[in-house]
Amino acid sequence: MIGSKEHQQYPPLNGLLEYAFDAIIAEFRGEMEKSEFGDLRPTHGCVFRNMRKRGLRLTEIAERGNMTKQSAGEVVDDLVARGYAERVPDPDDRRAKLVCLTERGEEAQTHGFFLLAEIEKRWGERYGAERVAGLRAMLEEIAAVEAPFAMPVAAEAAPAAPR
Amino acid sequence: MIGSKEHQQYPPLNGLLEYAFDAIIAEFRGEMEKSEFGDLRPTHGCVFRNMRKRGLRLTEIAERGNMTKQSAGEVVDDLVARGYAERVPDPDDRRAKLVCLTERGEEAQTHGFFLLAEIEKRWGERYGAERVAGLRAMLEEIAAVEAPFAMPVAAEAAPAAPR
DNA sequence: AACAACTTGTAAGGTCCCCTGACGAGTCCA
DNA sequence: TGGACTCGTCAGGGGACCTTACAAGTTGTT
Repeated sequence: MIGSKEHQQYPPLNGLLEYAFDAIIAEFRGEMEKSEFGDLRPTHGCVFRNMRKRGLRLTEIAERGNMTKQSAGEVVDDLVARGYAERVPDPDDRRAKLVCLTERGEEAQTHGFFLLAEIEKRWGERYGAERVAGLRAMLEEIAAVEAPFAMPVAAEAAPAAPR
Repeated sequence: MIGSKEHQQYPPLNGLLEYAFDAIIAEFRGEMEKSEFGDLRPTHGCVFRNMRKRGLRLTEIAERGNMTKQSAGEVVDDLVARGYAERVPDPDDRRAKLVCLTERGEEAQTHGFFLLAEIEKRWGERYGAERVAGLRAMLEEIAAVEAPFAMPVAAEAAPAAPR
């Protein structure tokens, strides 16, 4: 182990990813709770993160969030109850509804993306901007392969969201 | 993104970390379930991941897992019930008990570390061994700062990690 | 030696977040 | 027009955490 150049596989990669993830979320939540959007929690992110102009169908939220439609529905119910989102009928399909952000929802989204960008920037100062950019690039590549359902569709790409 | 030097902060870093994490866990669970240790779930990892020779106090498990002692206790109860772990009195403190792995527990730990190492190796083939090593190095550095409570104490470092 | 302050683990109860199964309403296709 | 499929929802359940409270044991102070 010691004095070896061999790849050291402890702690396991999943653990490292989780520690980094948890650190971001803890910081994010801490700041979010101080804001006027303190009632938003990480679960709500699946909506804000994937939102686009015309709105999202529940099925899309579920797919991109890698969860069931029922779970996605619960999240949306909650956002609607709190005034961050609303359901409007989808003109293209009378079965479907489009989940859209309210004005307050958009403000929260913008604020959330802002906070996350700040955290990433701070990490850049702490660990080296280029290295963090490299981390991001690597993760984007991995995500494109391992979680294609969640990646932006380029032109569709989103604006501003918390997680 | 293209033609821009500006840092592209969508999707947010937490999302990317989560996608990568979920991908590993999904693969890990898929393979673990096929093994004779199919009743182990990700939550149990906080024990296996941190285990050392002499055993772990519940308080340590909780600290390193970033959870309450009650939650850690629940996990340990479950592992004990399934025959992976046992509690032995701590000779140094009569209040405390040391959580130790049974023989079966050690086999499961070895197998788990092996599978995770395999996954990381496969990622190396898929994305470039050096780049994945770089990812790990960056994450280790981040974890050492952001989650010091969870990082190995050097000499104490882990056990049955394969090769 | 004795007592306050603290730590170790447990008990009880609750919350959040996600799941499975079943279903009515609407759409697509042969 | 009927069958197969998809959209969202209802009902029910469980895993993995949490908070509060406490008894047993240890440590530090006087």
